[in-house]
Amino acid sequence: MALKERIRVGGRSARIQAAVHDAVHELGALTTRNQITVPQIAAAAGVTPSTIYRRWGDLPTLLADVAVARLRPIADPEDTGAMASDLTAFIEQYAEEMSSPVGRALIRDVFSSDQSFPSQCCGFTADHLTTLVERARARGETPFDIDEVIDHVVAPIVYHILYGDREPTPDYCRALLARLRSMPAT
Amino acid sequence: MALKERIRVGGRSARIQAAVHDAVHELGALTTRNQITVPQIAAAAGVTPSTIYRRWGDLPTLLADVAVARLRPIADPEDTGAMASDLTAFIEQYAEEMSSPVGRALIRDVFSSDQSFPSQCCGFTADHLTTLVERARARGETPFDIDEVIDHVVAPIVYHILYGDREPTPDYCRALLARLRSMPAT
DNA sequence: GACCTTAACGCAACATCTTTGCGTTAATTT
DNA sequence: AAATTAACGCAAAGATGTTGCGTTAAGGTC
Repeated sequence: MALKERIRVGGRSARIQAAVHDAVHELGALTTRNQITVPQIAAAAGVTPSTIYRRWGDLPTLLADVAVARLRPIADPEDTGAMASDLTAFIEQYAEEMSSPVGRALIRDVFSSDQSFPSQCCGFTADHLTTLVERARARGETPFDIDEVIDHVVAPIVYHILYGDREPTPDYCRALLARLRSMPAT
Repeated sequence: MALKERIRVGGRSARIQAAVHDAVHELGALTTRNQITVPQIAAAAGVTPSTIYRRWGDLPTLLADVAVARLRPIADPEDTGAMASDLTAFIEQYAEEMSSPVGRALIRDVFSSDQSFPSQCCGFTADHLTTLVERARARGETPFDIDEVIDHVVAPIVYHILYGDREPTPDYCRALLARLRSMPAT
């Protein structure tokens, strides 16, 4: 069941959505494992389970919705004055956030629903990188290639987080960026 | 609940595992969406639901177990006579298999359980690449760097499959490999 | 601002799935 | 061959998921 388009944005609907999101947030912090249940969330949010089922369909979709909301950027990446440092700062922060226990849980939630949530998150990253590129252009710098950064910096970081075979340390991030800069110009 | 170590490997245990795996396989082919249930699988396998719950714990873990079994390589990658073509063939086949509807479903299943299944699959890929490297060494060729291939060829492919923002076409795979070869030697 | 329309919610009954105790079967050990 | 015990089936109990229907409140109309 697809997440419905919310026609009514004000008042009760928004209040309940906020309450449910908050409840998931709290319970998610408590239970290390994903043993959260819809009835639990409903109780914590002061809402009937049927409300959650009708609105989100099932637990994975609800968790994915909450995860996307948390992953949705609230501010542009920091402006450090130069493109190289902007990109480094963004990537290191990205790796740190995503590899944290909370970040891993959010990623898992995003992928656990058979909806289009993953592509949304993909868009968030692309948007941020676009911001950095535009900022670089405004400064007169030659911007990096967004697809290149996604393929050869973001993708390896995400891969190792997902497969859990390696930690995306700041050193590792910087090595990926250094490798990118050493590439022959296209 | 962790997947139990199977102390008893013969007879009934193995027979039931095979029956359940087959049932998941059949039902998975039928239902496009992941609306498979444990009772369904149990009925198709001629087994009681409680057997499945006791042995696998929950549906995601069972699906992940089946997925890993299907992703487990049954044969070494094809020997084409030279390292470059070996690697190209392996990567293109990998991309094709993983990006197919079945492949995407398997990947999702692997990640949907909070177990160590992902790292196993990661190992399968690494093993295959190791085989190619050893084969290259035996031929007297200078082998590629496995981590490099994982980070800059496999990872981008997996990333785009997961996020669904781009198709890993053969052309795209070859471009990734070409980019790798154009890298300055480390 | 009072009235109408309708999306969204709560309640409750029902259906389905999950868990668990206990007796039985069969694989492994001695 | 007998003893031991892991794994299974059955069935009851518990928890979760679904749905019809009346009620509440948001958005629109006059």
